[in-house]
Amino acid sequence: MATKPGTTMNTIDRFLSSELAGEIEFLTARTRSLGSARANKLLEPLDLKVRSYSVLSLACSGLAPTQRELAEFLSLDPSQIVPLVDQLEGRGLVERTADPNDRRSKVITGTTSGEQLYTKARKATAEGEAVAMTNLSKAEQETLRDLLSRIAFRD
Amino acid sequence: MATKPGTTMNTIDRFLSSELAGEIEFLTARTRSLGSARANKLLEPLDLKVRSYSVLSLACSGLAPTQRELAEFLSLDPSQIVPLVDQLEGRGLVERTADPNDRRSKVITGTTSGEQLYTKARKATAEGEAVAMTNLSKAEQETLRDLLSRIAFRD
DNA sequence: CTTAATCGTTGACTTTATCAAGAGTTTAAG
DNA sequence: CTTAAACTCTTGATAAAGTCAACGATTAAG
Repeated sequence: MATKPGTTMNTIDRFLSSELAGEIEFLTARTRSLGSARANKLLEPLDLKVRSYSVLSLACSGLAPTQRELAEFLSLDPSQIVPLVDQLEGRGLVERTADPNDRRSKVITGTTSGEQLYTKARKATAEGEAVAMTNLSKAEQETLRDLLSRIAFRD
Repeated sequence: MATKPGTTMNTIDRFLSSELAGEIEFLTARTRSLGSARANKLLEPLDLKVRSYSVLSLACSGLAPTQRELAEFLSLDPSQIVPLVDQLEGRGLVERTADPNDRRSKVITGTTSGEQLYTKARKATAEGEAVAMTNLSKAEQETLRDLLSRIAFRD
């Protein structure tokens, strides 16, 4: 009963019963692959990708992240933050300022135009999220957010 | 009230209140980044990575996937499947057989030793998943699985 | 039979990831 | 105070992953 002859079955349905399809690891990988592809398309008109958007978002959060903190929170290597900030700084969207308490660190803050762009970009990613979650009720969406953050930020 | 002076706050907690931390896109990205790093470590003794493991898993599923189907289900480009199967085939874990119905396609099936290795590998990924989900109850884990698959495989 | 489409494969190219080392700064030990 | 160790950003090298066009073999459509 592996395949029903005469029935046209698409690829995804064919493998929904596989053991892999039940693994959280795989489900998150596929979810984020589809999601970031969609988000990247929506951010393209703003000349942003999910990566640069994430940095811009934290830079505009008012939390004054250092590059080290950006790396840790975004699960990136510190050396990957450098070109990301370089690019945003080159466009006048963020600024590097030496942390007065610790001059080794550089605090990244959004400029006025950075915040303006972030406002638009946030709408784009919100739209992408809405598209992704069309199959879930509002309550389910909040449940998902809660469960995911308890995994992503578990002690 | 951005920072409480005198209090030592770790990086993650500092940014939990950020708008980004509430985005599903970001939460799935971070979850899968941490998860695949952990899974890769657990699979390393078996000379597998999450990628090769996923291919091996579907090859051993009894569903007889073609390379095209592997690519679609795993959200990869067909050209990325080639070296993955090459490597597994070179280790005698899977076989390429021409699809009798359509000789353009090649069906990937696990060999006996492939299935033996998959059994061990599956235990490793199950352990990784268990570690990731320590903060969630069994019921919550099933809820998460359901919600994620409805996003990952939405029509 | 001819044309168009599909599958696996190759190759070129860009992006992302990983890791070591260096310059400047801060912290801790003596 | 001074010296050594630890930390932050940066650079550079290298590997891995992602993207895309094109080709031979095969199948489907007209």
